[in-house]
Amino acid sequence: MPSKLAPDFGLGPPATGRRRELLDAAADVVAHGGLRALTHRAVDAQAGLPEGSTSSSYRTRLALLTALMEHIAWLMAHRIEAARTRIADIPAQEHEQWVEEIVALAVDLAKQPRLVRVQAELTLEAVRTPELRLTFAPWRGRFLDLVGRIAEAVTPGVVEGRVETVVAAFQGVLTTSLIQPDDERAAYVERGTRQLLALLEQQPPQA
Amino acid sequence: MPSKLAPDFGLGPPATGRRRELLDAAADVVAHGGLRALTHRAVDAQAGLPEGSTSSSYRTRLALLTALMEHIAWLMAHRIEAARTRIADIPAQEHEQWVEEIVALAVDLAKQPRLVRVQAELTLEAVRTPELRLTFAPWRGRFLDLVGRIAEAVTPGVVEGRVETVVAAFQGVLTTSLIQPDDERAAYVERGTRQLLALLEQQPPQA
DNA sequence: GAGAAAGCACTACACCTGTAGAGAAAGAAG
DNA sequence: CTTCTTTCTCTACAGGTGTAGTGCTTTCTC
Repeated sequence: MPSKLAPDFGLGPPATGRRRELLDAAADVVAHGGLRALTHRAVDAQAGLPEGSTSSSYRTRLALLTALMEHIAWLMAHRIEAARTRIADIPAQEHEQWVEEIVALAVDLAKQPRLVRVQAELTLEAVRTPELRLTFAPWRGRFLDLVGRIAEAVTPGVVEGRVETVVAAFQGVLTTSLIQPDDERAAYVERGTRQLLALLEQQPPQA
Repeated sequence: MPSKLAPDFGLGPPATGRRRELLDAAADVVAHGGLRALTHRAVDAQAGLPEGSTSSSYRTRLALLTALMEHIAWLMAHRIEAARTRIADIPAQEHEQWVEEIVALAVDLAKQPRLVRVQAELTLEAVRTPELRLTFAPWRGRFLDLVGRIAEAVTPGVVEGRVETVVAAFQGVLTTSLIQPDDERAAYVERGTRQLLALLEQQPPQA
């Protein structure tokens, strides 16, 4: 029983203790220097642990990479799940409030550029590393589901790919927000998110 | 006079000859293995040239990186500029056709996943490397301008950040398209692009 | 054709990286 | 306390990597 509060995101239990320490350090390393800088020894140094510590817990680089992705996915899934829970308590008629929840989630994420950076970096890496894609799939699924539920309430009816587009677009807004000045990032993301959510109000073209 | 056909994108002249060869190889390397794989010797090997060739033209890694970004920016700017030219010939009333041009541009890009990948990778790198950001700025400016012009024609009036959101979102759709199967990518991007362009039809909220 | 300039191929070298293994330390089980 | 097991630390090593230097070609310029 690794943690009593942690719900199961289809991701396995979160890392604890020494491993958690290492993965947090690894995230810092990536946020700072990109995936290129992610080496066993760099993580050791960032964590302030003796050389070999990372190599000992995660023998190969792929193992480290996979664990890091799980860690990040878990951190994000945690936030998404919280939003889902809050939304579940709001009756369907008041879907304006649902939108506010999504916006709050977006702004929350925008305030964690470190997380966003690492996530973007790992997502790109996942394009070519199937093991990583498997790890991100459940997280992505949750997010799609969350947005999909809201879409259905706001404008019932199937618009092909509507939800996928909004989620992909949201990724783009989050990533682009990284090049905004620190003090404008949250506002930038909030504005973008509101505009994107308007897409959910689109009626099915002709049906 | 490096090239008689190349317009000036504020990016300097495109690479030719040996350098062009090297940069094309570098793009392949990055598309294949990510920025992590971008080393002088990997480019030599990909280009089928003797070791030292890349190191000779681009002494430091940053030099290589900057040149690659210019190269990619040039390739993309080329396409964007072509679309801008075509759009300039269409009268403003027929802005449905403008939209079609943008969609065609998007689909064209989607069919070059190699280019998209490298661009995404470099964009992320640019977040932390100011030299690179300078190179991408003009390209991004052109794109913003292109979309902005269309926005103005479709729905006059200022909607704060409307164009930035669409461009950022488009980036997201393009990047996400990389994890789509090859034969669905173009359709995915086309659908997403059409949906995003609908954002340009939004009226200013209350004005 | 002689000389200069530029580009090119090759080599050298200090440092970094991934991975493995061997022993020390710490804790659990008997 | 003894033994077993797990985790941690440290070291080793076979490559890979960034960068600089050094002559060799080729290509202009006069």
